[in-house]
Amino acid sequence: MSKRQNKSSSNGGASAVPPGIAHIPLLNILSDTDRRRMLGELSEARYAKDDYIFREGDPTEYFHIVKEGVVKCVKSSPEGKECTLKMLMPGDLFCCDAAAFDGGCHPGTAQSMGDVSVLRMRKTAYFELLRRSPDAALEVIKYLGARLNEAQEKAKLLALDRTDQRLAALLLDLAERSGVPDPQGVRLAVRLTRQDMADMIGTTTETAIRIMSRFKKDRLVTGTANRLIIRDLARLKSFASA
Amino acid sequence: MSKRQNKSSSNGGASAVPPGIAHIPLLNILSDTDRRRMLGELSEARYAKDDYIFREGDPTEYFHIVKEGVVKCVKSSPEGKECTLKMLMPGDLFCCDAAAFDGGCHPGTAQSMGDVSVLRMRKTAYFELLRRSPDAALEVIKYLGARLNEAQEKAKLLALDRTDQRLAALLLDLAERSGVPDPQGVRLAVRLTRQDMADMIGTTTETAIRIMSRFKKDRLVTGTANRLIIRDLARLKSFASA
DNA sequence: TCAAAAACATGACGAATGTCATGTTTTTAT
DNA sequence: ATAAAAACATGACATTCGTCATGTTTTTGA
Repeated sequence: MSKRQNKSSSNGGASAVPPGIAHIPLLNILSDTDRRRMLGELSEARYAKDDYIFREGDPTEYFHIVKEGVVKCVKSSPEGKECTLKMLMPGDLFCCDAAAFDGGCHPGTAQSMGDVSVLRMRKTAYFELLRRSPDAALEVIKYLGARLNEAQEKAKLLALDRTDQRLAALLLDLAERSGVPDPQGVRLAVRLTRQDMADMIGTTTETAIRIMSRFKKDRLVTGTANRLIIRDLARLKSFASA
Repeated sequence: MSKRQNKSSSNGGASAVPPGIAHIPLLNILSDTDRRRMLGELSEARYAKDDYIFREGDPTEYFHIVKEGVVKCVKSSPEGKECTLKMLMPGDLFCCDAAAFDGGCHPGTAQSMGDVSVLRMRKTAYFELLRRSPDAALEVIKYLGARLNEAQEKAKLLALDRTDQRLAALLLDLAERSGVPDPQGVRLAVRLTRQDMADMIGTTTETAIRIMSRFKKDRLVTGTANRLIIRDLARLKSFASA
C-alpha cells in the first residue's frame, strides 16, 4: 500500500529514492544520475542516546545528514558550562561548511538526543559532488543561509530579550518543528528536560524551572520532560514578543 | 610604481583584475572568463555615514560585496532596542543566502559606518553565476560556513560569558580585524562609540562605559571613539577567557 | 572659534538572574 | 515492584546588570 513511485522518476527503477530518505531535500533535488552517485557515497551510522557523533576539536572527516532522530549541537566553556546551539531534525545537514574542506576541526560537539541515524559522506566525495552538481551547491547555500539567519536571530534573542521571553520563543519553535497534536494542545516529540531548555536559552536550570513553574501556573504549558505539552500557543506567542 | 600585473593572469590584458578589488577572494578565485562576466554584472554603489543600504523587511534585490569601508548588520526589537550582529569589512559578502533567491525579505538592516563603497549584482545574475561556476559556489559555501561559525560563537559568548568578558572579546576581535599599529599598542581603524560596543555585546551604553572605565584604569585600553587604543592585547585576552 | 550636540562618566537604586541548599516527584533500571 | 538516579521544585541570599538622574568632556558643524 505504500507509495512506491517517486513523482520525479522519469526513467527506470534504478533512480527510485530508497525508503527513509524521501524527506531529505538535498537528495530530492538532484538529477537521477547525481542522486545515484551520491547514494553510492553515503553510508549510514547509528547512535544511541547521548552518544557523541563528534566532539569539539575533532578533525572533520564527514559531511552529515540527519536521517532519523534528533542531534544537538553544543559548545562548552572551559569552566564546564554548556550551550546548545541547535537541535538538528531529520533532513538537516551538518558540517556543510569550510571546516569540511580544508582539514579543519569541529567548532562544536554533535550529540544524539535519542536513537539517531545519520547519513554521511567523506568530505572529498562531498566536495566533488558540489563541484559536479550546481543544484546540490545551491541547495547547500540556501540551507547555510537559513542556518545563518537562525543563528543571528538566536543571538538577537540572547542580546535583547528577557529569559522568560527566550524560553517562550524556544517552546514555540519546538512546537512548530517537532510538535504533535494532543488533546490538551501540542505535545513535543523530543524529550526535553528543564536543563536542556536552560542550555538552549543561556540560563541556569533553576531559572528555567522557575519560569516553567510560572508558565504552568498560568496554564501555558504542562508536564515534564517525557511528556511536555504546550497548552496555549497563541498566548505564549504574545508573551514571547512583549 | 603600483603592481599592475596580477600573478594569475595567464593571457591578455582583458583578464586583469581592476584596481581596488584585488582583496576580494571571490573575484580572485574565478577563471578569467567567469571573472570578466561577473565584473560585467557588478555595479558600484556608494554610501555616506549612517546611510541605510537596506532595511529589515525590504525585499531582497541584490547580492553585495563590501569594497571599501565598514557596514554594520543590525536587528532591532519592537521596543526600539538594537543589536549589531556583525561588522562587515572590505571583502565581506552579504546576502549570499536564500533570501537572495526566492523573493524573500531582508532579515536585518545594513547600515554604513562611514564612507562605504559596495559592489552589487542583481540576484538573478548572482544565481546564474553560482550555477555556472562551481568555484564561486564553493567559495560562497566556505564563506557562509565561516559566518555561521562566527554567529554561533557569538551566541555562545552571549549565553555563557559575563558582559565584561564579551567586551574584552569584542575588542580583541576588532583589534585583529581592523587594528593598526600604534606607539601605545593597537589602534582600531573603525570609529566605535561605547554605544556601538554595547549594541554589539548585548548590553546598555552605561554598562559598556563602566566596563571601559575599568579597562582604562587597569591600563588595558585608552582613548574614546575617534581614537581607541588597545594597550595590552595579551592581558585582555587572558581576561576574556577567565 | 564657539556653541550645540554627541559621547563619556559616575552615583544611587531596583529588578533580574545566578548560586547554594534542601526537599519532593518522576523516571529508570534491575 | 522497588531502589537508585535523575528531574523538578522552592527558598534565601548574593551578584550582575539595567534604569534614571546628573554632570563633564569631546566632537562636530556653522
